[in-house]
Amino acid sequence: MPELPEVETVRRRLEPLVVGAKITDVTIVDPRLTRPEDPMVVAAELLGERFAEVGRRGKYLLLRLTSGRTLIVHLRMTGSWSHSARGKLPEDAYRRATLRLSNRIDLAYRDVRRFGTWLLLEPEEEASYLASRLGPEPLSSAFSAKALGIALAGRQAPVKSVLLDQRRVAGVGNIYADEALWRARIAPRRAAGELTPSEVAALRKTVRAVLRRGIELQGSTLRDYVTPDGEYGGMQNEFSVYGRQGEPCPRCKTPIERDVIGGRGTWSCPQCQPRVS
DNA sequence: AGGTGGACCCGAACGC
DNA sequence: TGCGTTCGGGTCCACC
Repeated sequence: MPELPEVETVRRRLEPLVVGAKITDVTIVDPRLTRPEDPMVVAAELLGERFAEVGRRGKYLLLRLTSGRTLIVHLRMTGSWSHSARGKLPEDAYRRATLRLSNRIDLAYRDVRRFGTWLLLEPEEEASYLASRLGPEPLSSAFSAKALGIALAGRQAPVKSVLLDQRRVAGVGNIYADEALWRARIAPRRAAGELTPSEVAALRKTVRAVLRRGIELQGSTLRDYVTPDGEYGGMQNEFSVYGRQGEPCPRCKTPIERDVIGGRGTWSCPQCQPRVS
């Protein structure tokens, strides 16, 4: 599932492929992709645009164009990119869009479950679109212990649910939330507002650490996620708790428990992550 | 207003 | 073997 480290990996690989290239042909075959916009209209708008840079905010991929517009791509669960020399893309029943570039690269966008979205925004629209949806970037200096403390303060919701709320912290998803909470020795169901200052500081540190490690390993591949070069991530081999129900906690050997919090599968160690502080 | 749960989507895993 | 059912996950939205 693409979370911040996966999207950052995609960004890093896509950028050198596309920057400076012009879009010479666009095919969008899934009407859902650009909803509520007509895919034909979006395709026509993209035609002739040139890529200026590839950015990222939270889990959003920002394909910035020299006109000042931005194609904001969200991969959701199963979106991915691939590329090949012109005309060499393999058959793929799940391809939803193709961009032909002036540098003779064909870019393919694949999405099995069709939850992913493409949104083409005018220059003046981008900042407010992102600002209304996203809190601080967890790997930036804005994500201080104080900032996290403010995000969690006064909230009765489970700390895990608050971590998953993109308006509080951008980019953390189900996997990295569980891993960060385990590393910080905080039970996912604890009320967010009741963490002590030292727990908040620890959580800030572990959120950053798991995301950085995820980027180093090019993300986690559980099923659909691959880099634009078709490579798998490696972070799934280092999960301490995610998906490991019944297996021994890497720290204390107590069996990992599975739980459902806010409708999400949640894995934690009942020994290392006590329900009360 | 904060919190929760369903909808969206579809392949995989599971149950019989 | 073959079928039907359940599950999951990010975000949005309706509802409490």
